[in-house]
Amino acid sequence: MSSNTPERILDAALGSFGTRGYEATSLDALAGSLGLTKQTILYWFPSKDALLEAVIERSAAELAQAMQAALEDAGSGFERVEAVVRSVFRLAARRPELLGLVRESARLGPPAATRMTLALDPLVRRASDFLEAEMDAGDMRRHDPRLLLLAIYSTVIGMVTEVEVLRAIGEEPTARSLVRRRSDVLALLRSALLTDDAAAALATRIAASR
Amino acid sequence: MSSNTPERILDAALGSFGTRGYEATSLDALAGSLGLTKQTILYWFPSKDALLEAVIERSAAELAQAMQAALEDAGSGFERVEAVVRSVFRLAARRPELLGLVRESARLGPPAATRMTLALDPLVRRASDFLEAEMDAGDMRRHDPRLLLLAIYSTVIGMVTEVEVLRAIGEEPTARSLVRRRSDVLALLRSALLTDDAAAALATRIAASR
DNA sequence: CAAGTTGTCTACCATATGGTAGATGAGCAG
DNA sequence: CTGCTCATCTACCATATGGTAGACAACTTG
Repeated sequence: MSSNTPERILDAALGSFGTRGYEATSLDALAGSLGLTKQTILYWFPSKDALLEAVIERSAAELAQAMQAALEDAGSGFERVEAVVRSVFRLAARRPELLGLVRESARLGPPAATRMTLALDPLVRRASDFLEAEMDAGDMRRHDPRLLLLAIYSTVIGMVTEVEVLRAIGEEPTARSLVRRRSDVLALLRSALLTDDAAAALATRIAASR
Repeated sequence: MSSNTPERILDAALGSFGTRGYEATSLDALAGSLGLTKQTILYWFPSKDALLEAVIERSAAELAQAMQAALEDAGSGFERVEAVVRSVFRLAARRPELLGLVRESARLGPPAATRMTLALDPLVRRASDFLEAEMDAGDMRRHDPRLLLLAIYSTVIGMVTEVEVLRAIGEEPTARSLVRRRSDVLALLRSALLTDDAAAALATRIAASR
């Protein structure tokens, strides 16, 4: 735990922005939760907007790094999709605020959204290229790779952050449920993405590795 | 156009809540856009919360009715999924605020979320039962029907409301793009949901109907 | 020790917000 | 005409909010 003040402020702001939302977070409340006064926050970050900006910057970097790390020792083909999805679900368990902030940034629109998307753009390009290559190789069903990416993004982020919808379908947002949601998403993506040939190949590869 | 005041207020509130968000909408601004004063709004709706409540209630009813209507003359099996998805995309084109409000309600949490989900609960149950029956009949791949529903919800709502993410992947949110997104989602859902047998059967059925 | 520098606080301020109280005028009933 | 209801408005109010100005104490540095 960093006892460094600006870092603590960023942590608390991430938590509140990512769960309660930006507008619903007041500097006074934020400072109160840290045992500080609002003016100390404004000493480190010149305005509320600037604070949001800093939170987004730091969070995007952490996100990008987490995904990058997950891809380091991932296999090839669908296993790479699986690695990314698993890392997102790991984040959902350990740092839910981070994914909450992604949604919140998208909701707030520019300039917050622009900042977040700019920081994640390398990942997006990489993912899009990867999907396209897989399709060219005939391992994945053909789709517009960018729209496919949006669909995957929506599904995964939704499965992970839509707490109220979860409740609406009668599923409590527990850790156990999260694991179930993960395997369900993976199964779904597998059948959605893979061509029949590639699916069969994946199955035999998994069977062999036991 | 209803020149009836409370109705006009509900319309404007739906528009602003569904696009800008609840907190970001002030009664003064809302009234201004209607050529009224805030006090007139508070005459018809005792508080801002009550206004949100009324907006949700009316919108949920309209949503439910639209889906219901789409299902009236829908076929069976996957064609029913298709009918629902098409009706959602039609709403996205004609009444985007409505879908924005669904997201916003989920984001706001109880009691707004509860109100929305309660109103849509019959549809949820019906959809869940339908999916389960299809699985039992061997026409759809086996999944937890409720989680599957959440996945479909997330994907479709995301494809339709995530304007900023759309921009991030380099796709402008035009009407033409919406049509492409719709066919992409449908193709994706078809391969994700249908068993190979059912997919083949659907293909021949479509070919025959030409 | 003297002179900054740094981090935090107290004291304000202007503005915006949701909400209340009461005046005003149009239309309708007797 | 009189009195009443309905719809809207003007005038406020209390509170919360983001932000500014400046005091003050603890460190650092010459």
